[in-house]
Amino acid sequence: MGDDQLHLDISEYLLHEIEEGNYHTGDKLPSENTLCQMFHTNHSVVRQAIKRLIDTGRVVSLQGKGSFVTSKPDPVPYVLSPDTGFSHNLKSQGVDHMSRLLKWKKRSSSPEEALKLQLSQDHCVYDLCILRFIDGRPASLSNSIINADLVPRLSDYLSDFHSLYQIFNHYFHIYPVRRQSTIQAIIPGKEEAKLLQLPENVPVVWIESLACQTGGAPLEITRSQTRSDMYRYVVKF
Amino acid sequence: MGDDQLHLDISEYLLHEIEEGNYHTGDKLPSENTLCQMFHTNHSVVRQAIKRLIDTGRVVSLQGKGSFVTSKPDPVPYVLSPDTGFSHNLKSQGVDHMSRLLKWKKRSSSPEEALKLQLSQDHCVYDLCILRFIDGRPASLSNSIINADLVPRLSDYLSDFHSLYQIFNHYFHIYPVRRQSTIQAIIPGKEEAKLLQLPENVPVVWIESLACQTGGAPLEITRSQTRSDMYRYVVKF
DNA sequence: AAGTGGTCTAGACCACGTG
DNA sequence: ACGTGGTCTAGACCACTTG
Repeated sequence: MGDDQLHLDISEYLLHEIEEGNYHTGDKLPSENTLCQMFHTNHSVVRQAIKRLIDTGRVVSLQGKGSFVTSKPDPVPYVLSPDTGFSHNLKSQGVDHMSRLLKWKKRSSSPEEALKLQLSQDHCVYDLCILRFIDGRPASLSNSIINADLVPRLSDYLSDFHSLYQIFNHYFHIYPVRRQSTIQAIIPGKEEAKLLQLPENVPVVWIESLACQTGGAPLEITRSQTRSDMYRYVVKF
Repeated sequence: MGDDQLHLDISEYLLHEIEEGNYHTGDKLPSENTLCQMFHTNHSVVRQAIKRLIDTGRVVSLQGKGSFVTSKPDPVPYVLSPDTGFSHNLKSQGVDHMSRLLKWKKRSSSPEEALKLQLSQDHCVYDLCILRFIDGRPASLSNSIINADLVPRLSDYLSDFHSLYQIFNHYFHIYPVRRQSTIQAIIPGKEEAKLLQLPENVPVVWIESLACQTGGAPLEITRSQTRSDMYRYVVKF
């Protein structure tokens, strides 16, 4: 087969079998012991091979049960557009979604945040961490930094949190406009991966967006990490 | 420290040291043997820890030399906009860029391609694989599927390839317009990783775009995989 | 109890870079 | 020759699921 790299041979073999249709969605792959025998090697190498399939999202391993071919992900399209909030975007598609406010604090801005929000140094901001779910499964983790002047006593409205933009609209009559988004692919940190219920080293889409008031004043920086098997970002021109 | 998971403790320790500034860009991390002694463990566990730092792009390992803290990546912004070709986007920034045509063929379209390009089944398309460089380093790998009717005898112009859009403009007077892009984060395949000179399991941004003629006729599907440490996709509204 | 995946141990051997 | 990272071997022990 290829190069040397036994573990890659094994993962390519399994990948090939999956794509040929010899293993279908939900099927159990050969057990690690079986693969050890098939390739005349040991646990570690086989695990390294399966690890790669897990990282690529093709396989999920369940302790005590086995490793299984994942269903082809059917990520929900999320349209990046100027007037896009999370709930708004999904409501129109009839997707079962939910947001949970993990924590929040009021603090003074970092230099970088002050620059992006056009604030003076050490200006007061709200800092919210929000975990969003689709069909009850965690899909996206985001961190919003909001100019506190524009949403006075925001904290009063956080107790029964459902949607950030709903609060903006309802209590402050603010309809944020997305101005810019920057997109990268990253491996989430340890804590983030846990919250997103992702195995180690599975990548996510990282987006930093700047939203402004209708008038133009910078309102909010959002940094989100999103599972690519749950969301598909779409930009239309 | 945390949870159990010794290898995560080690990678978090190193990450912490890097972020505290105890190791700067280009500094050599303790050798694997040293880390084994520091954490009273062995090669494999230490390697698993370092593997994670490599996947996150914070560290690069060089055989025979050591593992080193990478320079904070300063990815070139790439603006996703309707009138965006690769060269055009970078020329304006004075970035040293280059494209290499890896291979091409003329073939009949897949059902999915036919649908997206609004072609009849088994319509003829060009299929190009292009590797793009920034400062001489591979940054993005893309696969273009082009409606062959709109660029007759395209192959005549591929011998001295510099830029696809330059060929469109110069020989066909076509000025493609980007209509839609879909964005995900993936782990590249074995071959793709090699071409991008990425270690195993480092994620890339995957984008599928549809470009049309000025008139509106679908022209080209592009599927690209891009290193996040080289490019930063930006969408402006 | 037996089978499965998950982590770790201990060590061999190789390829590469430096002195 | 030696230290470094890279791959693989062989096995222990654990946690979990199933019969």
